[in-house]
Amino acid sequence: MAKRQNPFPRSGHDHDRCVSTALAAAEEVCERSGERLTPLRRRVLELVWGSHKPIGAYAMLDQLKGDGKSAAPPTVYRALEFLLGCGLIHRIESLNAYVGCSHPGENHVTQFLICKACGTTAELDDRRLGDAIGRSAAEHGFNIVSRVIELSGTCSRCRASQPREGQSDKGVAV
Amino acid sequence: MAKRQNPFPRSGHDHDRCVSTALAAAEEVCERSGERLTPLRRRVLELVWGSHKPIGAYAMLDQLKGDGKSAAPPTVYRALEFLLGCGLIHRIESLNAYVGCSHPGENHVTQFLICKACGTTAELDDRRLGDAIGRSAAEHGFNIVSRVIELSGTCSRCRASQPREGQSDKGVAV
DNA sequence: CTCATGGACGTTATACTATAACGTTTGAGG
DNA sequence: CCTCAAACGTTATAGTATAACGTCCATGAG
Ligand SMILES: [Zn+2]
Ligand SMILES: [Zn+2]
Ligand SMILES: [Zn+2]
Ligand SMILES: [Zn+2]
Repeated sequence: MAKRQNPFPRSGHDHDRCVSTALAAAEEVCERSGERLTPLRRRVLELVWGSHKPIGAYAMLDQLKGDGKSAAPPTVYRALEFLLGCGLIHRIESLNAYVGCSHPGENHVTQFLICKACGTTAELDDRRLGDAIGRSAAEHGFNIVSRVIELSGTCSRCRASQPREGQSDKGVAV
Repeated sequence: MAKRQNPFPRSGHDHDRCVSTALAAAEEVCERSGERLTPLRRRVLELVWGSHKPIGAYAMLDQLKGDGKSAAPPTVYRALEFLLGCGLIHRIESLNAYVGCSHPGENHVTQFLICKACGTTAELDDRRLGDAIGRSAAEHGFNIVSRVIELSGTCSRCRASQPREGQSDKGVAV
């Protein structure tokens, strides 16, 4: 039962580095698979990586419009579909929002920890947990094809700073 | 590791009994908590229990309209909110749909198995699994408030009848 | 080089899901 | 009876996602 490293980003971390790492990984993933990471797709991936809070499609759309280019819902949804297909982003079902994948290119089953206070969402890839879930389903004769595991609550940082009740910039970037 | 009973309903089961059991349990839950299970709320609960497939709010709305009564979205959404609050139904986030709770009145953490072939959704209440998830989150300093665990795939019945690929009446009742 | 092909994207319209806001009814308790 | 709050009716609107069709352009076969 090895102690895992905290999947939440630290408060003062160099987020530009998160973004550039994600973009570089995306280039490589697409390179390998022969897919085209067009400027638009790359831009949408940047927007998803704008923070560690899941972001809604229409919020991205507003930012795209701000770029001076024209943009309509299909613009962003098509890019999102592509990025989801490449495993470069994940969709958070309980928020109707999207977040960058922390382990692009790696085969992984994912669980999300979503802080209701600060909105930050961390991606776990707890194999033991994934196995336990698979085993439980298999015991009932069920063959899992896809999983949605989204745990909402409060991260350690928010609990430390607000021992009782939380508010502030909560939730999805709008 | 006791063998659990299959949470999926059998194909020829007496579903009227599912419905009447659910309604009786609802009466009791509301009785106990002093809430009012009005005719409308009761009707919506019946509609949710129309099958073991999650059903969308607007599908219920159509059925309500068919009753001869007038009905608008808030009609059904208010009833759903009430039933969710009472723990009589669950929302399936990945389908934007609702399904009856198999264990109303009991304190439980829930996992859903959603058959992509037949649409039937089963509710697990695997305490071991729930504990494992709680432990994993706790290891990362995360305090879980609510959980969304939705596993999509194929149930044993559908796998038996369609060894390769599935279609038919798949998915949410529309 | 030319043209057929298919992918990416622009554009418009529409479907689907959910809530805000306000007025009316209803029923329990005083 | 009267009052009050909950439940409900009604209209409008917000928020999320996709259908359908046309254009552009890179690629590669001929
Ligand atoms: Zn970062
Ligand atoms: Zn937090
Ligand atoms: Zn049944
Ligand atoms: Zn099935």
